[in-house]
Amino acid sequence: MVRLSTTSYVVLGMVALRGPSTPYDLKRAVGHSVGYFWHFPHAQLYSEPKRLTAAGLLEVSTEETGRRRTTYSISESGLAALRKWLAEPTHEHFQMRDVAELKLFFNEVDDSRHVRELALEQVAAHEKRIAEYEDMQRRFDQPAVARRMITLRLGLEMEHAALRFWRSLAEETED
Amino acid sequence: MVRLSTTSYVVLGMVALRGPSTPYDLKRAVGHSVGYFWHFPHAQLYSEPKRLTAAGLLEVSTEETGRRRTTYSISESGLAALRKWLAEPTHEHFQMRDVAELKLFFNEVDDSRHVRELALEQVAAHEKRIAEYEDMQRRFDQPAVARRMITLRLGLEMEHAALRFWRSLAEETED
DNA sequence: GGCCAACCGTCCGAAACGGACGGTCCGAAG
DNA sequence: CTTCGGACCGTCCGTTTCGGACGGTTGGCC
Repeated sequence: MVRLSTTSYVVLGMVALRGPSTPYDLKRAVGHSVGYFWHFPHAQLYSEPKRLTAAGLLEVSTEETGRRRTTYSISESGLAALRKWLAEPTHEHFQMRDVAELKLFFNEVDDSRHVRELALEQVAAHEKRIAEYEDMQRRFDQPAVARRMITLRLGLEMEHAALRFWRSLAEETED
Repeated sequence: MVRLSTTSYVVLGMVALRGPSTPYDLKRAVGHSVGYFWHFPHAQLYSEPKRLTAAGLLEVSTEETGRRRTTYSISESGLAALRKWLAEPTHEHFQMRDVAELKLFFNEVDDSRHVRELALEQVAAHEKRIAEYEDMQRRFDQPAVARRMITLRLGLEMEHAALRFWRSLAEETED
């Protein structure tokens, strides 16, 4: 049995949600959904399905004509593996990767003026992201996708938390 | 000139903050500071300083006796590089990596009972993390490290946001 | 002197990363 | 009818990251 990484489950999950998909489909779908909270280089959306197919978790079908795209669909055992993972307890705490936070942490080394600039940039960035999220919420206000929109609420909470923080930092560093 | 990654700046910044350090020192220091918001495999704390030394950004000195540990300190040009980075605008948005969020996103595939379990686990995890952070705040309530404690406030904000979300989700999925 | 726990460092295979590259299809403009 | 550009689609490859296994050292305590 192959070792399944989180990467694998993202692919599995995506195919399960969307139905049969080509890597390119997945790429776009990831881009405006799961990609917001789990970074995913596109090249893996071509290689990972191959591994999963070899493991019997995905099934492949190739177009007869034209571009001969390959479409993947989830197999019984793929669905089973996915569900097993979903049911398992989750031990890992989330990981952040925030360059701004890093720079803030090392701020002692430098002029505090830059902290203010950093804070202002971050305020702008998070406001922008919040606007995007709210726009998505509006556009997908349909019962069909309601369940997968829950995640957006978490995203929004996080964004607002960050925004609050950087805003207050910007205020505190006012001259 | 070598290409500097964020990894490089973490090492540079750490040495700048702590003064001369061995990789092992860095490992422990990272473990209870920057490691909370930027994951860092220890092996890199041995290899990266080597690269940085080759680039002239760190300086090395080796113990004469006993274990012959190597201690790195930051050079003038290292400090300059670090400050340059700190002053640069930050374009990237933070990245999250949250398995729980992924599972939530794919929840449609599965029984909603598992969503509740997930939420409860997450509530516990975030409460624990918050307690850790608050403990750190209490222990390091000294002017000497005040500036680098700011980051904790952001961490706490994020944790509380997540906690709020998972708590409300747990309530909503109550039977 | 022996033993254990913390200390310290290396190595290596497997993923992940990301960006350059190259081809294909289709509609619109000339 | 031809050309052209933009979206579409996929591969490749060198570099970094990852993480965990492994192994040696040191000092204090029994």
